[in-house]
Amino acid sequence: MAISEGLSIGVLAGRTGLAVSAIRYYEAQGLLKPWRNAGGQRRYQRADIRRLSFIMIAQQFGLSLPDIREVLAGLPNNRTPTPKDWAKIGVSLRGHLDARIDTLLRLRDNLDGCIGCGCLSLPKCKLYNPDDTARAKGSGPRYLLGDRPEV
Amino acid sequence: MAISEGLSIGVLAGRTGLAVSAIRYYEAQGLLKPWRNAGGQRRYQRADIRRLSFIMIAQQFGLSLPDIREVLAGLPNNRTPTPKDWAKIGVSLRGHLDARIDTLLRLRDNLDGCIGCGCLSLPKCKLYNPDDTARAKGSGPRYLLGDRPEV
DNA sequence: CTAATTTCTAAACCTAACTTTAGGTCAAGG
DNA sequence: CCTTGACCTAAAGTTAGGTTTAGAAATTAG
Repeated sequence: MAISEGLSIGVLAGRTGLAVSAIRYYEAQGLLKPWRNAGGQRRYQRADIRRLSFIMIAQQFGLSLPDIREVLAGLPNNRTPTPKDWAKIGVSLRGHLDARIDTLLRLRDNLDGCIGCGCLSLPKCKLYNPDDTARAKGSGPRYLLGDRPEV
Repeated sequence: MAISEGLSIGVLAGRTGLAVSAIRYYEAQGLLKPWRNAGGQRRYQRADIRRLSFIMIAQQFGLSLPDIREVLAGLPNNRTPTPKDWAKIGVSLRGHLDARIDTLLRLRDNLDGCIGCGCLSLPKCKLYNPDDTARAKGSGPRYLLGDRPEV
C-alpha cells in the first residue's frame, strides 16, 4: 500500500491501540474525516494518528467528545497540522486541566475542614458543587443540602 | 409523623435535594437499607440524611457507587454513626481525592513537556494513562500508543 | 368518609461512549 | 480463480447512574 493511498482503518487501529469500532464512532461524532477509496473503504492520513492520540489524551483530562471536537476545530483544515499547531491546542487543553485541578484542590480544602468536625453538613462546610463540570451535567436537579438541626 | 416512625422517602428527598427515584436507586445499589412500615413504605433514620450527603460528596470526588458502598462499609452497622465515625471515612475519602489530584498534576507536567515540543508522541512524552481509574475502566483495550517514526 | 397525595413495583427510557452482531462487499495471496 | 481476511452499514447491546411511566395501594388532609 503506497503512502499516497493513505492508511486503512485497521492499520490506524494498530498504530493507536484503538478499536476499529471506536475510530468509526469518532468519525460519526465528527472528530475525523477520512476519505474513501474506489471500493468505499475509509482511508486516513498519517496525521490522523496524532489526531487520535490527542483525542485519547483529552479524554483522560475529562473532556467529552463534543468538547474535543471543538478543541480540534482550532487546527487548520486546509493543510496538515504542524507541531506548532498542536502546541497551540495543547495550551487550550492545559486550560481545561488547570480548571479541574483547581476544583479538586478546593474540594480537598473543604473536606479537610469537614474531617475536623465530622459534620458533613454541606451548607455549613461549603462542600457543595464548585462547578465540577464533569459531575454537574446530566442528572437533573441536585442542589446539595445537608443536615438541618431539627426534624 | 412521630420521630420513632422514621422519615418517608419524600421527606428524605426534600432534606437532601435528591430525587425520590435516586434514593430508591441507591438502595438498589446497596448504599442504604431502610426498613418498611406496616403498609410497605420505606422508612429512614435521620442518620440517612448524612449518609446521602456523603454519597453526593463522594460522587463529586469521582467515586463510583460501588466505590462509595465500600467506603460506607467502614461505618458501624449496629449503631448510629457518630461524628467520629464520619471523620474516619472522611479520611478514606481524602485518600481517593489525593490520588486523583496527583494523577492530574502528573498529567499536567507531562502535557507541559508536550506543549513544548508539539509532538504528542505518547510513549516519548509518557503521557499515557497513569491509572486514572475514572477513565481507565469500562472501554476495552486502550493502551495508548502514539506516532511511530516510520510508515 | 372521601379526595388528593405519596408511595409502591416493574419495566422502559435516557445519555455517553463504545462494542457486538448480522449480512454483505472488497482486497490480497496462492 | 478462489479463498481468506479486512471492511462496510445498520441496528442492537452494554455500563453507569439515573428518570419516567403505568397502574395499584397506602397515607394524609379536609
